Amino acid sequence: MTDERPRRSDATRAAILRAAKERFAADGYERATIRAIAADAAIDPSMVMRYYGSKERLFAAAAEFDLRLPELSGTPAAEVASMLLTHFLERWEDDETLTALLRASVTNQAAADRMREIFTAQLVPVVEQLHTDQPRVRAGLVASQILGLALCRYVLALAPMATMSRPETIAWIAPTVQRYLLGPYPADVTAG
Amino acid sequence: MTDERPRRSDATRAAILRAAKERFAADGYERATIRAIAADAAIDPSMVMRYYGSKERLFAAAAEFDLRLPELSGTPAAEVASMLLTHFLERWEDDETLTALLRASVTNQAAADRMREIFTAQLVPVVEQLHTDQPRVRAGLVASQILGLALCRYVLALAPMATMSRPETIAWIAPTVQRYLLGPYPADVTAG
DNA sequence: ATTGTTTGCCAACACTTGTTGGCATGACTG
DNA sequence: CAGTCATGCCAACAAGTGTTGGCAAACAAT
Repeated sequence: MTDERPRRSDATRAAILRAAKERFAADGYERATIRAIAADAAIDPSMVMRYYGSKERLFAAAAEFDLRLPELSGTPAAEVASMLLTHFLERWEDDETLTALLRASVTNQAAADRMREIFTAQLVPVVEQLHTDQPRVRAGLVASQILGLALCRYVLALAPMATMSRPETIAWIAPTVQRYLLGPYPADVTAG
Repeated sequence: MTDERPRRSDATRAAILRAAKERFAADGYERATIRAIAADAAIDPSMVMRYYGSKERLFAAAAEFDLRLPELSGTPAAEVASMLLTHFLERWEDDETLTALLRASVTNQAAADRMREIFTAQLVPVVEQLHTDQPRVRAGLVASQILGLALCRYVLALAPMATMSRPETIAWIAPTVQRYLLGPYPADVTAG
């Protein structure tokens, strides 16, 4: 059923998708126009509609993303956070889809849904492997720090965070992630 | 020079500004239309133009914001982070300007500039009062965690972070902010 | 060679956007 | 009271948006 032979237009489809990811990453959902995407792909705007149906569905296709998180069960407990953080930074820098998703998710409902889905469907299971209490809360905390870092570093270009070297960034932030993942529940909370 | 008598249109001006903050906070810069803002303020769209000149300048006026950060010199060192964090959460929830700024800063250049300016001009000085090394780096780290928290909690509505009680949120995140503010430089960095 | 299908472009649509000029009504000033 | 200015609305513009239908050329199949 799904094994369709390669079409002659596959290259065009791919060019559109690549241009879409770039534009969505650079401009966000509303400012990235179909005309601009089509121009980048050196194609007519109507082609985008024919192959992807609508701007909404084009974005859905462009925002498909796999974090490719590593198995953490094999790594020593003390290195879990820095490994995870390193992976995130790499993933963020070599695939603009995440930036596109972040930029769009702030104004676009579907993008926000996708962002939530990625973190709950991909990050939560990894945290669950660590066999801690409240894995979903811990995953949420990790998400808050990582998304905040990405926001400052890649989107806002906030001075010190955007220019900080990767080792220094990891040295500063890994302890935070480590505590969110494996640290004890704060006393105030378990008490109340 | 600047002491102009109150005009009869001051109420309208205020209504426009209030509606603008709401719309920019809810929809971001591009999706918040002048027509919608005018409708909320129950006046004609052309009034918005007359009183604020352009959409860009309307946003500039709506994004004026004072964090009203407290003096930290008087508070005990151990409570500096939770005090700062509490203040941020309160400020974020009782004034939608910050959400407007966050939503807009992801796609709008001027908004991003304003966001950077707020953090460098208002947060950095407070951190400097603590007399630590590298106050700007520390302020950037604090910003990354606080903006990430706000993003997950108020904009994306990421499940655990959006529903977590304020005390629990503070209990989890204050230690992070505390370390960013007053913790020692990570060994890996001072070594390298 | 003659179909039929795919790939692509052009032109246009319906709509929304920010923005502008003119015209009325009301409120103050002399 | 006459005149000036502020306040507000209406209508319209020019530009840009997503989206659609039709038509020409290139390809595939018979």
